[in-house]
Amino acid sequence: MPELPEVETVRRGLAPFMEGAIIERLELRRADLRFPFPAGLADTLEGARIVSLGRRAKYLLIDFSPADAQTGDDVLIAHLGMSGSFKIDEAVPGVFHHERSTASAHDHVVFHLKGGPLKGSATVTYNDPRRFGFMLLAKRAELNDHPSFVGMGVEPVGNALSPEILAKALTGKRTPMKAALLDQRVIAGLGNIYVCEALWRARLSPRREARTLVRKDGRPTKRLANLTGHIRDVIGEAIEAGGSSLRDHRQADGQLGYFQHRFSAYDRQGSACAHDDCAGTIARIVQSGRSTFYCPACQR
DNA sequence: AAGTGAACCTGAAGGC
DNA sequence: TGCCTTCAGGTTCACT
Repeated sequence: MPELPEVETVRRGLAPFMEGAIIERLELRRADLRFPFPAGLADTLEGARIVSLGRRAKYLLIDFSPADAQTGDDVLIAHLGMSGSFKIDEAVPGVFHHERSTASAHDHVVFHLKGGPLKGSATVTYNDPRRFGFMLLAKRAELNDHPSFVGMGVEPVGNALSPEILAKALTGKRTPMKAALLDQRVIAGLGNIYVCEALWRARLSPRREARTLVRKDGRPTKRLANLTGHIRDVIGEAIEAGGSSLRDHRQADGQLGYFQHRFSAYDRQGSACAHDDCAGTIARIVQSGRSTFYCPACQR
């Protein structure tokens, strides 16, 4: 499912149920996802209290303190791959609760929760048909040195992203802008949808060599500064909208995100370019094996 | 070194 | 209906 806005939506959906709760039992229904589960994962998490839910790029970070505080400061790193999702089922005592969601053959991990914000108990189930997702364990203090995060670029939300940072990352790069923005070492969290959308908004061709947006003195061009703003905007708007729901993907509480209704380029090949002053048509091309959607008339 | 393509895996959709 | 091909929001590894 997820690019950064979708993972952030998952984080916000899960946090009210998980933060402060105790993991009574961790149910692993198979031995692996993309990678084998870490040895002793269930033992480490069972009895632990979840302190907070965080996010880095497209990674969900579940921070907890085990009942045995000596071994504390563990973090569960979860990545949703292409098709991962979480769902919540809450059981409140004395309240008739129908509609416990149906089980699926692709429900691979179930967190059985109690306490904290929960009046009764809850389960949080991780479902992932393609199993490109994975879960890893790390120590909180070593998180920045973890292989998943070493060399990772800035977040596109907040103050970290600036035209100067982007200029530095793109200097000398002959790679197309599409590939450059998908590179998590440049900006961490963008994926196929939001790269297409940001380039469309900035009227920049996904085929343009990245280095052409950097001046000879290493300073960002105006167009690069403009792109920076559009990246921040499109990511912010998508988070506000609860992410994009493709192929019936849902937020953790079962609601659909709705940013997909605001796509201007992604998956819109053949339709008219939505820029007022452009008569072009959105095209689909393939770049490094993935679909790119853009308007050849106005994106230069 | 940098850039491209294949691999990982399942399901949905479209063509015939 | 069924069979086949293509494609899907990501990451990583093995090649030029």
